Amino acid sequence: MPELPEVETIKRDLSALIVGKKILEITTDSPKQVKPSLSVVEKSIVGAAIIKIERRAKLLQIFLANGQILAIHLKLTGRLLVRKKGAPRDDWQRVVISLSGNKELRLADLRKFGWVRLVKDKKELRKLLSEFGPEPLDDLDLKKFKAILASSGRPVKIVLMDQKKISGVGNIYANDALFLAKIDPRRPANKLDDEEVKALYRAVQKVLQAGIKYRGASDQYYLDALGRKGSYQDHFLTYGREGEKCFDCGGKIERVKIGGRGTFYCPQCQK
DNA sequence: CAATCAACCTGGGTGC
DNA sequence: TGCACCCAGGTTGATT
Repeated sequence: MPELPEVETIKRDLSALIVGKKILEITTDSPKQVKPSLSVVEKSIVGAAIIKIERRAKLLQIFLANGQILAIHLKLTGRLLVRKKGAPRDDWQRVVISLSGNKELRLADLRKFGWVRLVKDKKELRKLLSEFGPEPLDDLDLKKFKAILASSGRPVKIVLMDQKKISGVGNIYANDALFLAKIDPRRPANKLDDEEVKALYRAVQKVLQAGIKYRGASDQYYLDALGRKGSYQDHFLTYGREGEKCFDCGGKIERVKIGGRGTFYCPQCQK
């Protein structure tokens, strides 16, 4: 599922592949995924050139020369693919944006949770982005991180994944970061001591940087903009490893539910 | 206000 | 083999 490293990888791919192209057409057979509506989006973007791509949290932004922005969220199973015009239809292809240079930008999305949204100007974009907490690899320092954890008695894993508090961390990287920091994911966030907070801070950065280095985790659905898999799944520490051996102590990785989500951890190592 | 939980969807897996 | 059922999880929005 696309989290910070996956979306960052796509952002970098798109920056190389489609900046400078002009939008020629947008079509969809899943109109609910285009907001506010296909016709409004069509009127606003056709004819406009793409000038840059940005990422904030798990949200991609395609900036257009006319001052408008296309914001794209991939949610659980979204893929953003750059294909040659006329290339075979992709699995679960939902939205196609035709570009100059005989290219197409396609949103493919099994579960149809992802969306493409027209943002009218920078002001509206600022409002949209203001909901997100700091970026863990950018403007989240240890002091801020400490304050965020201290502000909630909820399980630390839930706080890590709360986009209003911290941007970009989803289920995969939250599990692995907590393993590296040797912290039980159910611990109340405000009950960690200073040393644990520091270890978790470093662990979050470490797993996200590893995720980017390996171009994301292709556990089930994730592919980069050219349809290639990432390889972070070959380096999972806990995620999806229920019943397998802990890399540290050799004990069994267990699975529990926290906040309704699958959570993997080593009961021996994580206290 | 914070916490909880269903809803949004589809397809893969499971158990009978 | 067929079929009902459950489950996956990012985010929103309703409810407690």
